Amino acid sequence: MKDNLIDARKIDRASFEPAYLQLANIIRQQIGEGIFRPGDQLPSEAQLCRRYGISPMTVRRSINLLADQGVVSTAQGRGTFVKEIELSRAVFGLRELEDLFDLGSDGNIKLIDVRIVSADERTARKLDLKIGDATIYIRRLFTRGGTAIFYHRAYFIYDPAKPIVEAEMDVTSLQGLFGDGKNILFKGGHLTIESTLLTNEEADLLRQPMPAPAFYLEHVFFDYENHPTSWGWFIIPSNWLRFTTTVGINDS
Amino acid sequence: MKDNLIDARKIDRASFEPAYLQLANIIRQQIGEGIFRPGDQLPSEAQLCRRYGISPMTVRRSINLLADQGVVSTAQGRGTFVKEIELSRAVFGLRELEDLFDLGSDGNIKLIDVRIVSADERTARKLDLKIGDATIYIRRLFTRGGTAIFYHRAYFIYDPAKPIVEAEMDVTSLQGLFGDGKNILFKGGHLTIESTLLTNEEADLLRQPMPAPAFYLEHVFFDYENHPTSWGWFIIPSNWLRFTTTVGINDS
DNA sequence: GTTCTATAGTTATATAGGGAAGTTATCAGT
DNA sequence: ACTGATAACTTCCCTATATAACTATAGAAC
Repeated sequence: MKDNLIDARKIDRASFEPAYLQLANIIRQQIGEGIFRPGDQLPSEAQLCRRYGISPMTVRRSINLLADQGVVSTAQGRGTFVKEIELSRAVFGLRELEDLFDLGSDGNIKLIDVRIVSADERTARKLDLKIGDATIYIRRLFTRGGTAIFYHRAYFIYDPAKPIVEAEMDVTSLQGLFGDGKNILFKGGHLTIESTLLTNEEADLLRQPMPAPAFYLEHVFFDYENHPTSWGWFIIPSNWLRFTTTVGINDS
Repeated sequence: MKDNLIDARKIDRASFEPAYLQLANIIRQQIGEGIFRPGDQLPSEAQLCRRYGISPMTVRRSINLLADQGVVSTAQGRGTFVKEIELSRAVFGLRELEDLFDLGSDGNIKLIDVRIVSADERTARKLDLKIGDATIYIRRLFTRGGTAIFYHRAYFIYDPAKPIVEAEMDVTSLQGLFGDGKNILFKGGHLTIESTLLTNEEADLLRQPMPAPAFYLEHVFFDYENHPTSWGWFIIPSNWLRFTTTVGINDS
């Protein structure tokens, strides 16, 4: 178990890429090539220090990075080990949804309806209100190149003191949908994704045949006092959206 | 901008929780309470050192942690800033899918069919084969408490040399579905989620009325030479599964 | 044979600080 | 009024080292 040059990879001190990243990538690459397999123990930190000529803190940072990313796991007193591929670690982002907004500038948000309505049971529950309290209800349709892509409905707590609706109304990016950068109204929220069938109204607006499957994406946002401030949902027909991701090591 | 005690939070050196984690949590909490708002600049690292009486490296580790988690962003020479809430940073895991497996021990996988079939055009394309090449085709149904939960179909490259099927066949955890820990056959894969309608066959097996929406979860796995080894998909009726996640700061 | 102890090896946490690189504001010079 | 140099401040990357906590092993003691 000497520090032989099993492979020639070295840290390039002249590179713009910091040493800790280089080492992390080297290890990730070696795992991807099968040099280290799931369950294998990696060289100890001290060995890596000698092997690559970098200091312990830098090695630690590399290991921590890989551990955070779920590539390896560390056990104090035992060593560092390559993790099994865990399907449950796979995560899906909303990049594909955002792409629906960003592609081209022919996107357009058409406001179908805005009005003040009193909360029904479900809305009251979601927004932590009493049934009958005033809420702002908006419906809008996002189109691109003339075709309807998805449909958004949302309720906001109606507070005459704060005219929040303005900023929420005319936005064209997914980013700006829930805060325009300056006037942040909430500190966080919950998202839920389900698979659903289009209703007649939705199919009509979205020009889809019936029956048609779609994604249902619900959102609830909270202010700094942890009170819900808005609740709504997107309906996106399945032919416009799919989510993709990877697990394990890809593209060595 | 003196180091006044705006709030009383301090590092507890006696705690089992390491200092860098305590500081990261303090800052996250302050963001959650609105003391620091999106766009605000955090105190400089030197100030944090003095304010909390810890060394620069420890402060850096806290900041790095928060930056990795997307809570703050750092700009060399300018400072550290609280990030806007980015909807696009939300990620959905497969925890809910895994829960379908794990809940209780009354789960059961019923093998409907295993046989060798020659690849059609689509299978050949997915597995990087020629049309007509031999593949192993399996169909199975996962049930819990007597009710069918989801349906899984998959193709594996048929290689008489490697009797891989054994391990793939009788598994009860999502973990073990694609590798039983010892015999890892691949280094990574692609996953895709779509919303779809049940076919007649699927609705029949899953005891669902027609039409019914469902999640379509496709998987392709690759070996260490980057060749696909298996391709398949799950069909999960929408009433059994929803994905949830959070954005921003939750539960201060 | 079993239990205890000592030791070596491992990761985890923390300290103290140096040099590089980027940003901003100030101020002198034109 | 504009330009350019300077200085102060910031984050970034890295080194070197110390201590603590945990694990596995070997050997002594019973």
